Formats: sequence, C-alpha cells, structure tokens
Amino acid sequence: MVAIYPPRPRNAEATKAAILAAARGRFARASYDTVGIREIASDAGVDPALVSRYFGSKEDLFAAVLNRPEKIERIGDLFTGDIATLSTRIADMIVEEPDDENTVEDFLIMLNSIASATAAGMVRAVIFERCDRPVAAALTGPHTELRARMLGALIVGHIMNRTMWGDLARDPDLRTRVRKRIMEQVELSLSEL
Amino acid sequence: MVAIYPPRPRNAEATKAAILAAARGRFARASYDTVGIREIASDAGVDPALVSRYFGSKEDLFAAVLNRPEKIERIGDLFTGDIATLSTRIADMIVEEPDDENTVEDFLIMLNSIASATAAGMVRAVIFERCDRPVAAALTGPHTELRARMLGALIVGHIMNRTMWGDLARDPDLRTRVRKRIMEQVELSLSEL
DNA sequence: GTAGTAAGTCAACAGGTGATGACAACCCGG
DNA sequence: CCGGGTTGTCATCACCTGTTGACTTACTAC
Repeated sequence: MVAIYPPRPRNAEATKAAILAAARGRFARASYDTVGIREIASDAGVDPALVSRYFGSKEDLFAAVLNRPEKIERIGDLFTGDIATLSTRIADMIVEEPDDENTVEDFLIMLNSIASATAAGMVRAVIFERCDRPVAAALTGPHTELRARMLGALIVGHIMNRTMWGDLARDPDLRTRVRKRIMEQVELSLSEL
Repeated sequence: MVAIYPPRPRNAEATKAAILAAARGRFARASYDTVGIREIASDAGVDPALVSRYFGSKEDLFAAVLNRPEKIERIGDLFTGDIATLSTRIADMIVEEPDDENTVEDFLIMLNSIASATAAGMVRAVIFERCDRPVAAALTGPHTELRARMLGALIVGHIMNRTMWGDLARDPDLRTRVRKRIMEQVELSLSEL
C-alpha cells in the first residue's frame, strides 16, 4: 500500500530538523552501516535526495547527529558537573526509564556504531573528548586517565547490557539497590589503585 | 599488483578450515555488516563462490564461527570453572596480551556484531547461554541472574574499552594493580545487593 | 585407461546503496 | 504580474553485495 501525501511545506529549517531527528532515531537503534538514507528520509517524510543535499554525505549526517549542540551539552553536564555527585548522576542515567530524549540514547548512538569502519573514528573522538578527558581532569591523584577509562568501560558495559537484554530490574525496591550498586562500582572504578 | 598463485590444492577440509579461520579474523576486527565474503575469501586464498558453497550463506558462516567447538569450550571453561577463582580468570583475560587465539578475540567477534540486525540475535543467545547462565547457576543467594548480568556488563565494557582505546597499562607494575582492581570489580559485581 | 565424482574457477545476476543532476513547483521582492 | 532564487521531486548512475549456475580441472575406483 502506497500512501499519497500532500507535498511537503516549503521550510528548509523544519525539514533539516526532521531529517536530523529521524537520523537520530535510526542511529540510536541500529549501526551506522545498517541504517540507510532512504529509511531516514522515509521517517522524516522527506525525499531521500534532500538528505544528501542538506547534509552532504551520510558520514556528514552522522557527524551532525553526534554534534547536536543540546546533546553535547547534556553529556557535558553529566561529566563536567560536581565530581562528588558524579556516581549519582551516572547511576541515575543507567537506571532511568528509557526515553527518546534522555542521555542514554546519546550513548547508544555512539555504541551502536563503534564497530563501523566509517563511524568508529568519530565515536572514539567524541567519547574521549566529552567523557574521558573531563573526568580525568576532575580527578586528583595518580593515573587519572586510567581511572577515567575504567569508568568509561563500566558505563559502556552497563548501557550495552541494558540495551541488549533489557532492564536489570523492574521492581522499584530492587531497582534502588541496583542503583546503589552502580554507584559503588563507579566509586571503585575511580578510586586510586 | 596482482599475484598469480598456483591453483589451490584440492582438499575440501583444508579449504573449509581456511575459510573459517579467515572469517574469524575478519569478524574479530569488524562488524558482521562490514565484512564482505570477498574479503574473507581473499584472506583464505579461495574463490568467493566456495564460501557460499561450503557454508550456505554469510549468516551460516557467522554462526559457524560463533560455534567453533574449541572456542566454545574455552569460553565455557572460563565461566563454568571454579567460582572461587572466577575473578582471577576474568582479570587475566582482560589484562593479557592480545593474541589471535586468545579468549578476548572470541568476545570481540561477538561484540563487534552485537549491533547488527542480522547477527545480534545469535550473539545475544550465545552470550546468554555460555556466560550469563552458567555464572548465574554457580552463584548462591538471591538475584543470581541479575548479578551474573552485572558481571557481563563489566566484561563487555572492559573488552570494548581495550579494543577501542588500547591497553589500560603497559607498565608491568601498574598492570598488576589494574588486574587487582578488575578482580575487585568482579567480586563487587557478583556480591549480593 | 577411462568413467564418474569431487573440488575449484569464472562470469553473471538481482537487489540494494549512496549520491547526482535535471526538472517542477513554489514563494517573495520588484 | 513577473523574474529569480529557494525548496522539493524524480529518474538514474555507478558501485558493491551475497548468491547461483555452468564450466573446467583433478583425483580415484574400477
């Protein structure tokens, strides 16, 4: 069944935004290589040619998704905020309900495509720049980069695990205990060794 | 430059093995979607048509790589062995030198393709069956599945981290301290909550 | 030695991909 | 009312993918 839609209203800003949102949605659920430009365009209700026109190439589109200013800010806030409450923020992020607009999705976009030859470089750079580096800078004592990377590994693991096998716990009481456990893991990862 | 090789010796078992080994090598370094049959065949020094002939489809080939008996045994030993020394074995695996034949590669094959639409199902099944389930069975107390999954998340994170950003530590002394820290993480992950 | 079968080679297919350039519709300033 | 630039549409290209079938070569059993 082919649906006939009225022609798209002529509004470049809106269509660009729609493409970006659709791309974000797709990249959050599948890897860079798997997602097709035609899918993204279809989600956005847009002709596939417009994607190339507005964003240049698929690679550029992915970069644009990765560098959306609001999102960068959000991940930035997560890691550059007060280090004393960092474990709380991270545990909350990992345990919180899935939502199309939360911070976990930003990680998912990166983790889904971290094994892609084309996208891996961008992903690694963003994670290093936005996560590892600020955490290492906020730490005191020796081996700050190493300890920051230990935290990164922990987060990556938890998010992958949640995405692939679903929530760790649904029961609210158990969930708070999981949250507590994740905080302990964070603190252990960051502590001096 | 195209090299001319003598025709391949007619030995079905050997070529099947060569294809399997080449496939393992490729899948350990790139995702299911990125790896092409022609690459694998080229690595094995074999005509691409033989890959389809001997293994049916690319998907079947991936399944064959995933289910190579020796490797399954190895991962099996890791998780079904004595639970008291589990943390030691895991820390050793994560810290050990990279090697084409070690257990980390088995995980890499799975983790590289865990975001692929086609391969994700197989990967999830194998991890659950060979890792999560035996660990959960070996644990005592409440929430065994949950705690086993916490361990899975930790391992996934460490292996991805090491693969993407290189070894955590090169200095031998530091390396032993990292190893110790990973053991603590494992024990914390598995402990009751 | 010669059939018959196993093993390897080659060319091609059907489908899908990202990307491009020519065309049509629209809006807005003059 | 009309021209010019913007926005959207369409058909198509060139390339790459997994897979197949027909062909040639080698080995083995009789």
